[in-house]
Amino acid sequence: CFVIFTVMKLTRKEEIVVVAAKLFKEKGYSAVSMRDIAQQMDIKAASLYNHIKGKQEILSSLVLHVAEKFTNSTQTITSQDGTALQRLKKLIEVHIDITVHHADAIAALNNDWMHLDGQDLLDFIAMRDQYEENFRSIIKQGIQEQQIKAKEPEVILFSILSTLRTLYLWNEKRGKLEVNVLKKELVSVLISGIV
Amino acid sequence: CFVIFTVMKLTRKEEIVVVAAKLFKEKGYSAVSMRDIAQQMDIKAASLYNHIKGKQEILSSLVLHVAEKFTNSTQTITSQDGTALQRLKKLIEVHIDITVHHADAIAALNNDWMHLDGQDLLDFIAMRDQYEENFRSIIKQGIQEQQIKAKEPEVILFSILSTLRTLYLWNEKRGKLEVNVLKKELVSVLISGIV
DNA sequence: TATTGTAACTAACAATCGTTAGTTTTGTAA
DNA sequence: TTACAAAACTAACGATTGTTAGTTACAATA
Repeated sequence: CFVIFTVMKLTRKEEIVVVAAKLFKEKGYSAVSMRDIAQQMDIKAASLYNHIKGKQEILSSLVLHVAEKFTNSTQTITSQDGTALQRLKKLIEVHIDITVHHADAIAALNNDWMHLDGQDLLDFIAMRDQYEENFRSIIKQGIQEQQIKAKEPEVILFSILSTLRTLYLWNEKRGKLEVNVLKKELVSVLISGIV
Repeated sequence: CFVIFTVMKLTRKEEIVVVAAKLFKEKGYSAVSMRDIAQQMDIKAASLYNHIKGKQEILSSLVLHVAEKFTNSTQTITSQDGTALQRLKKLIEVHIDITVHHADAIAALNNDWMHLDGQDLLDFIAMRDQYEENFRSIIKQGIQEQQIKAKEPEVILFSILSTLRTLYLWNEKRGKLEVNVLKKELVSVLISGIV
């Protein structure tokens, strides 16, 4: 992304999705009406339909797009060289990167995915499962290589994923803490513990 | 609670809250209608109002009750004797205990607290802040006592709280894993890390 | 200038929302 | 058996929901 250097010209549809994401993050998908979204864009609700098919399309654009990012990243890293521990660290760092750049979309991914319907819902669940399975296999491999303690793999998986998935909430408070510092500290805490 | 030994006789209101909690967990507060709750209890929506004032009361009963539990527990432990690290471990264990026994209510506490209104919302935020502050002070104390690494305290706080707050989701999958084993493993992972 | 496509608008639709009023059923105590 | 209270019911209310139809304002192009 060249976001830093050039302010991207968003299509009207993308504008709607961005605005909706912010509202979804605050109140959840179900509590945000099309009129809420329209008001935030200074237009009437009916006008939204010149650009999108419906409310569901906003949600699926939002969620599936970032879900693909996660799944593709983990897929790439999982099939790379290096020790399991190195790949686990890389996985965490990439997750932080994506989160910092898509905080609002991740809120919807975490909290509103169940309101997807039909094929979108099935696609999401498939991606989510694959994502988790990639994480799980790296952890198990790390245990086998004796780089990771022989704890219950599911507990390790759960602990790391929970932290990463909730990161979008803390990203606001992050404030002064720079991304690279956050990466370093968080990797250290998750891998080496706090004592 | 004597739940294990005697099946508590719930009031009709408590039944409603329990049923609603399960639905809120699946779809979120806003997406669950009074008619949904009624149907799940095999009565009509209007009949609910013989026992509760309205939908808001269900939410606040659910959320404030368990929020008090958390805040009281952390308050008690924070003001106990022992090293900071011992109290931190105790804090984690108590959190796990509450979560295992109130998984559905915690879902609402995590995801639907913003739909509280008026004084209920203010009360919740006050309890939440106090809860976090108790956690924070123990961590800072641990760093001062040099039992905890001198990492960014907010990162440590965030990492532990994220894991504990999301535990309600994994409690289902926990399956065979016994509570005491979970406690031991999770404390170990959160405190000592995984390498 | 005439045409065309984009994107806004007004007005309204059927469905569903939380909730209320008034009535009937049901179980228990006198 | 009668009396009463608890808890269910039917019916409906005004408000809000996502969405559609038809129309208008405006800018770029031919």
